[in-house]
Amino acid sequence: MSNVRTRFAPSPTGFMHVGNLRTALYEYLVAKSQGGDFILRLEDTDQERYVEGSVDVIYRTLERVGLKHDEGPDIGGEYGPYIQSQRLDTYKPYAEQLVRDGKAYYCFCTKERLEQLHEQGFGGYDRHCRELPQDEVQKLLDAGTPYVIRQKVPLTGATTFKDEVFGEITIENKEIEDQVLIKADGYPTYNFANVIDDHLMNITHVVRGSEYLTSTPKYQMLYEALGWEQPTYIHLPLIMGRNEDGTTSKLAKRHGSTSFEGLVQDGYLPEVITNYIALLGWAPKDNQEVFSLQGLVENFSVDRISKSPAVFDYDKLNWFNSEYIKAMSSEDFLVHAMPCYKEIFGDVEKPWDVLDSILRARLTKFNEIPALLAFFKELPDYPAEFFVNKKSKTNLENSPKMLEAAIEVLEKLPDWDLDTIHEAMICLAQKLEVKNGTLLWPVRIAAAGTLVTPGGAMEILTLLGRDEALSRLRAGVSKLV
RNA sequence: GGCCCGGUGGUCAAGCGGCUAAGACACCGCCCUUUCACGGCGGUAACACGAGUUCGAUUCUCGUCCGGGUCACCA
Repeated sequence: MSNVRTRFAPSPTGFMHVGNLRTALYEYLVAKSQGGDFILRLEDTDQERYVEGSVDVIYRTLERVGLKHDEGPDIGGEYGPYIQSQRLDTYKPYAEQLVRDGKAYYCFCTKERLEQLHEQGFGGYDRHCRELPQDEVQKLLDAGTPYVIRQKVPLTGATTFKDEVFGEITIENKEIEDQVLIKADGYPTYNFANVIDDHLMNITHVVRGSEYLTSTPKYQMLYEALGWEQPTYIHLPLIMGRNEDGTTSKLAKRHGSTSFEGLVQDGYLPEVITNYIALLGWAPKDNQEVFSLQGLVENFSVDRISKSPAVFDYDKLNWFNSEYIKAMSSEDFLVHAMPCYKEIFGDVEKPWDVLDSILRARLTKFNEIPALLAFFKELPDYPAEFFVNKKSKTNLENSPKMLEAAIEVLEKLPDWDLDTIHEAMICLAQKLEVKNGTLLWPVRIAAAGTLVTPGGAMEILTLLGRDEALSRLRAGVSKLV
């Protein structure tokens, strides 16, 4: 069995779109699930669209999600260079060879003429230069007339190719236009460079989004014209976004954060993003949903890739993120939460384990922490009515009594930690012969000044520290008497 | 519009001729509970439609409808 080789071939034109990332992921999985190699190649043949820094984005993103490539611009390999702008000389000879073989031709049409065709409603190119006499071509060439090289596509017949997920697809040749292979600036077009490089780099499986499905016959023809063996095609279903009018379309910026960096910025963990997008268009045999990258490698199989498009669902992504947070080690949790803690507590040390215990279960994203803990920083101005709670059986009359009783006990506590406070409060409730809630509701309200809090009264007291806690409880009493 | 592809609950999806049509997210209810959450239990909700093939179609074929993709000297 020949070694499986896949490639991720992004263009450095900006951020890493999740659709691209998903393609990279599947390319990686196709290779690694079969012990193959995953290659990174930069397709930068469009000078105008090049964006400064986007190459770094690509490296950083791949590294961050663990898609380690076996060959690439940064680490080399036996099929380099892996940047198309550095292999410019390799493409044109192939195009010229095709011209000699009668499979391609020089086209001298100006952009203006092409635009005019377009305005006249002519779909595509009218093949004006396809049958120019040899001597005229030579004359124009000698005169230095700008030209492109176009592929000579058969006028009749049909082209069929096999895709691993979509099956056999046939397209009439008359639907295919004489595409440009070499641009006027001498650069190859994406389609052409792609074919040449995939062949030269021994790529065995071409994995890409299904938006390329209809252009695959062009590739097929190029391979045939060059006398090369076809790679295996694996087209992936598109990732869609929900539009305002209820329709869906290819996931784009207007649908929300759609770049890897954007999602990370929004608070999603890198491994959550890959886990989720792995399931957009692929499902394992069983119902497993939480996968490490290694787990995906072990379970992946091409025949379980879906044909129909998948809508990107932020609700599900949120769920994944909260699941990952819940499963995190306390060390990792602390590392992720620390920036937020600093925002609230400054450099003051707090019992981090207590914070962990009250936050972990209710976090979807770490960036929610500051808002959840805001009341620690400053006691909100709250109305006395907050003390009234039917279920806890608290009201304006018994609340101050509860607070005073709590203050009395708390003042005398030898230590100020969760266990001590917990024991003292439970004990006090028993002594007062009230249910825990009757004592703890007013305490929590006075300590936090807000109806909803992460953690209960005792955790909040603990985190507040003795002085601040007592001061807030007294303020609560004075609000009621 | 031409061409190509797709169509199981709101979303992701199992299913691959015979099932009361899984599961997850979201939503709703109950329980647990010092608030909210977590957790547990339960619930609402789907095979686009019409013909065939077949003893029998969500599964196969065709048509209709709907949705999406693609039609560059961009990738």
